[in-house]
Amino acid sequence: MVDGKLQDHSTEEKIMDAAIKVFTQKGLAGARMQEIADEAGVNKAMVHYYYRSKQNLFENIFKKKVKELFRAISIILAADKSFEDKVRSFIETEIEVISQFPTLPLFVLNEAGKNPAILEEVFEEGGPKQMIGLFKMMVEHEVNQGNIRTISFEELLINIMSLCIYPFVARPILQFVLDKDDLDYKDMIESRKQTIADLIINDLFIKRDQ
Amino acid sequence: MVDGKLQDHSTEEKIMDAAIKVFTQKGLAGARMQEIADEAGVNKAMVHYYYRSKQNLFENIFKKKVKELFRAISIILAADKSFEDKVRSFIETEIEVISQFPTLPLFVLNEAGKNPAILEEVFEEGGPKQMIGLFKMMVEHEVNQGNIRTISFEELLINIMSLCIYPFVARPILQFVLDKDDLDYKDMIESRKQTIADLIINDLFIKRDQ
DNA sequence: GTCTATAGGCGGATAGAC
DNA sequence: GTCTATCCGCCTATAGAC
Repeated sequence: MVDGKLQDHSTEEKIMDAAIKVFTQKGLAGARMQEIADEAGVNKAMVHYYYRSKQNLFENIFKKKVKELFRAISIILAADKSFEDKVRSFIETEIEVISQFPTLPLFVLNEAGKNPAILEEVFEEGGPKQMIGLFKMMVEHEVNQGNIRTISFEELLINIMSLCIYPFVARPILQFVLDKDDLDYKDMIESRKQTIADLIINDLFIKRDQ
Repeated sequence: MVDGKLQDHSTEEKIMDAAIKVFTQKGLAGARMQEIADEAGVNKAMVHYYYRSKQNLFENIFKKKVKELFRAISIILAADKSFEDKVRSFIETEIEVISQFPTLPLFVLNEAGKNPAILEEVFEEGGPKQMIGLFKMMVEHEVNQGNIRTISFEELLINIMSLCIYPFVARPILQFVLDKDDLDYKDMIESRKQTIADLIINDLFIKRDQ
């Protein structure tokens, strides 16, 4: 922070990385400042020195991570592609982003569920809400043009999100009941990029309402 | 417990009900024995008197709830119905059961994620694994008969679970970004009984593999 | 069975030397 | 900036009177 020299990881960054790991694994209530310090290889007092309080550090991380989750998606939707390609990219990117950090969705959903008020701060600065608006316009345009069957943007959005995200959220339980090791599970998720997209797309282009 | 007289709620039951409420809202780490006692309207010492320790009370509840979630489904699958009707009943029942206790899925998924070892105890006594086996046989039979397109039972199971459960898990965040009040959200979920079933069924009966 | 009181330890936060 | 030592409140659990 002080000078311009390249440091692999400043203390501040080491603490942030460690805190992300511990908070996403244990949650706000389950995390311990001592564990964050140990994970970062620094003294517990340093954690307070840089981030003041546990609550403050947590909110810091929560906001940062929610924004990351939505950023990639926004870029896809704004791209110059056909509707079908956007939907396929949407799904593929969503799965790829989450694969980088598979514990993130459960972390975010869980903490948002325990303290919904925190969402209001995070969703101020346009990001997610803007993405939703963009998606809504796209879908309604396609429906009005008769390119896809009649469907609300909400239904489509929830279907896509459900199919992409749930396998990460339910991973331990699914892996257990389906007797899959880590590699099998990764392969399964990888293959879903294709199958989810096919499921969604086929549904959209089929005539259902007479 | 002692005599046969009907009591609306014995102390033991009041504590259990209170503990379910607090644990499902706050999680294991976030729950407080004092809060459970207050919620039950009894003294904190009584909670320990009946259930010994926090950990013990928690595991008690966790196991009980996981079994409840799978019981209804097992009954559906064993019923004497066509495959399509079973799938439709499966979806409808799953949504209805969870609607009775909407915070349950996130609770179970979250705690299973934090301590996967707990699953091994719960899934001993046949229930869930048996249900999976039944479902697997059903799907493979339909595929072999050529009644539905080629699909693995795992893919189908995960798709159905995802579409049914995710809206409950992500409720706070979805309700927020979609600007829905509680009633709107309930209506939306209710309508999904039909739309999810249509999506799944249409996919199964379509020829995709040439 | 139900209560009060308290033990005992953990964990967040800070003071203060270096 | 980094460390050690310590404060203090909170929370689980139990002892013991009634």
